[in-house]
Amino acid sequence: MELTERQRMILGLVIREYIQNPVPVASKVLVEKYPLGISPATARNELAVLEERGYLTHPHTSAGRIPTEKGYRYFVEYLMQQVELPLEERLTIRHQFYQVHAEMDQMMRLSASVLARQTRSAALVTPPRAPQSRYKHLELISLRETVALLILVLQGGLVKQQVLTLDAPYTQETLSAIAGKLNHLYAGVTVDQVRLDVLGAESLEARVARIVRDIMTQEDHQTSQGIYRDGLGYILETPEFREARSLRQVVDLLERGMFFEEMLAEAMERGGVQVIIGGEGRWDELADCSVVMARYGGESRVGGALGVVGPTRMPYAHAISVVRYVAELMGDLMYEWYGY
Amino acid sequence: MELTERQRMILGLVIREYIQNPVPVASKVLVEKYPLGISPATARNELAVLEERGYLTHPHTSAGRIPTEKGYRYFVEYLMQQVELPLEERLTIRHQFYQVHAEMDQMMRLSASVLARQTRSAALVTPPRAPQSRYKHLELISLRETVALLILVLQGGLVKQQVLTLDAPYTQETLSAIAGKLNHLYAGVTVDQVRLDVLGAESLEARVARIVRDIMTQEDHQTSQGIYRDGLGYILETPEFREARSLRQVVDLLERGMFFEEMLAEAMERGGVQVIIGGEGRWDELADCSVVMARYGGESRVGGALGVVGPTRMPYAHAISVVRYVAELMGDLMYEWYGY
DNA sequence: ATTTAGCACTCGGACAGCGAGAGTGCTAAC
DNA sequence: GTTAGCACTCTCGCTGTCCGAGTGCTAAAT
Repeated sequence: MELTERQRMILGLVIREYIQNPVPVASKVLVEKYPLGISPATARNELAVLEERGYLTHPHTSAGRIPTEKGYRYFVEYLMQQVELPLEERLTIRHQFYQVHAEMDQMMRLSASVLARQTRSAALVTPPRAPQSRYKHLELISLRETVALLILVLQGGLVKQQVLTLDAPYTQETLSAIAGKLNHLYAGVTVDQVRLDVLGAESLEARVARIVRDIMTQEDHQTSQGIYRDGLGYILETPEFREARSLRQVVDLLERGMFFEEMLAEAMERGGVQVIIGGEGRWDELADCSVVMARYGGESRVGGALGVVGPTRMPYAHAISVVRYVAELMGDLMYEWYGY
Repeated sequence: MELTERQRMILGLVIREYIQNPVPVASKVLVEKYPLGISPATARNELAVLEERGYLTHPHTSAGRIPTEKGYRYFVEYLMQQVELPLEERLTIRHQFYQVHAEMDQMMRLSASVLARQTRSAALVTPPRAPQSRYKHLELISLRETVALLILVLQGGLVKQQVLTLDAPYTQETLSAIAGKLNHLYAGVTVDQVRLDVLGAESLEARVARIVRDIMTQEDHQTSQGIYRDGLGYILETPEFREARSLRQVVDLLERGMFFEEMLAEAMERGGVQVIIGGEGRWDELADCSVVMARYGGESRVGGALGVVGPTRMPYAHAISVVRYVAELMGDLMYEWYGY
C-alpha cells in the first residue's frame, strides 16, 4: 500500500510543477521536463495509481493531474525538503526589523508587512498574550480638572489606557497618590486577586480599581482584538480566486480573523510551524486556502501567533521558512525587550 | 446651456434608478416607473440632450443610459436632497458607541466597523492628529533590572510607548525621579522646544529626552500609521468589481491608505463632508470608486478623518448622512473625553 | 513483470452563425 | 414641443462544429 520511490518522486514533481504554474500537469510535460528516464505511458500508469490512492485528481477526462489536499499534505509532510531561508532573504528581513523602534505595535505591523511581501500572501499577526494578565503599574494623569487618563501597564509591558471623567476636580498630586496606593496594593496580582473590599465603596480608588479589574478581565478574555493584517491584495492576485467564488468569504474571514484564534490555540500546543491545507475539513470558508502559521514568543507561556494565508497551491517550503524565520525574529526581539 | 427642470428631474431619476440596480436605464422603464407624464420618445430626446452635455453615457448603441462622473457630481451637488439619517439608524449607531470604553483605539475600530456595516462599503478611520504634538507627561517603569518601559503622553491623551534597554541597573525610584525631572522641564513644549543641552550628555536623562524628541518628531511627521479599516469585503460584493479589473489596485490602495492622507489635508481645509467621485482625475487607481469622507474633531485643530470607499454607483445621500453622523459622534465623544 | 508504442476515445475551449430581444435614433405626423 | 412608428444596431445566449490535448487501454517488447 506504500508508495514506491518513483511514485513519490512523481508526486513531488507534479506538485512542484503545478505550484509553479497552475495548469493540470500532463504525463508528457512531466517526462519532457524532468529526466525521469521513463516514457509518458509509464508516467501515466503511475499517475493513475497516485490518483487511485487519492493524491491526485482530474478536472476532466482529458486533462492532466492536479494535486488533492491529501496530495499537498503528503508533499508537505514527506516530500518537501525543508530549506533554510537563503541568506540574502534573511538579511532583507532582518534589516527591516532593525529599523523598528522597540515597540510591540510597530513590530507587529512590520511583521505582517514582511510576511505578506515575502510570501506574496495575506498575513496575520496576533498580539502576544499571557494566559493570565498580571498587574504591573498604574498611572493617573490629569488631563483637565475633571478628566484624567488612566494608564495601566500589565506584566510584560502591555499598555492599556482609558479616559476617566471625574465627578469632582482632582489635582495631579491626589491622582498620583491614588495610583501609588493601588500600585502598592496590587503589585503582581492576577485579575481574580484584585480585591475591592479594602477600599471605600464610593471612593475614586474603588472606581479606578474596578476599571483596572475590568480591563484585565477584558484582556484575559478578549479574542482577535488588535490583529494586524497585511497583503490582503495578494489574495486577489492568485488565479484561483480570479473568478470570485467564495472569495468574499475568505476576505471576510481574514478581516474578522476569528479562525486564527482557534488555530492559534492548537499552534500553541504543538509548537513548530503548522500547515493547514484547504481548511482541513473544519473551516469550510477556507476551502481553497492553506494557512501556514507558527507561534512566536520563546519558551514562556506568553506569546502570539503569526502566519500567512494563500491558495492551497502555495510554495509551502518557502512560506514555511519565512514564517519560521519571522517568528524566531519576533521571539528574539521580545526576549530582548521584555525578557521572555 | 442650463438644464431645464425636466432634464434635471430625469437625470436624477436615471441616477437613482441606476444606483438602485446597476443596469443601464432605458427610456421605457423610466416613463413606466415614474409618473413623468411623457412618452418614451420624449424621454429619449431628453436623454440624448443629457448625454450630449456629458452627464450620461451609453455602453453601446442599443443600451440604456448610465451616469458619467460628471453626472454623479451634478447629482451630488444639486439634485440629491440631503436627508438627516432616520432616527432608527441614528439610534442603532449611537447605541453601539455607548458600549465602547473611553479609549481612542477602540472608538476608531468601532467607527470603522459601523461605517462599513451601515454603508456596506469599505471604511477608513485615521487617528486624530494635532498639527504640533505637545509634551504632557512621561513615565518610566522598570520592567526588569536593566529594562524599562517608557510611556509618553502627549497633550490630548495620545499615548506612546517604547522599551528601553538600560546600560546599568536602575531602581524604580531613580527612574521615577528622572521622569519627574523631565516632566517638570518639558511641560507643554513642542518638539522644537525640547532642549537637550541642559542635561549631561551621557546621562540617562539625556538619552530619554532624545527618545522623547524622536517620538514627537515621528508623531508630527508620520502619515498613515494606525489607520483603521473595515469592510474591505464589501468592495468585492459590488457587481462592478466582480470581474476584477483594477480591483487589486483598489484593495492595495485601501491597505496602504496613502491617498487618504492626501484627501484628509483637503478635507481639513474645507470642512463638511467631501465627496470624491471616480478619483476626480487625481487618483487613477480609484477610477470606478467614490470616496465620501469627513473630518472629525470639533473646532480645534486636532482631529482626524474618516470615510467610506465604494463604487461610483454609491447611495450618496445615505453614505453622506452616515459619514456625517459618525464624524459628529466621534467629535462629541472626543470632546467629552479630552476636551477638544 | 514491467515498460512502451499505438490508438481510439473523450472532453473542453474556441469559433462561427443564428435568432431573439432590447433600446435607440430618426422621421414624419400631431 | 411631443409622439408614434419603424428601421437599425448591438448584445446575449444558444447551437453546432472543429481542433487539440491528454487519457486509458491493449498488445507488443524488453
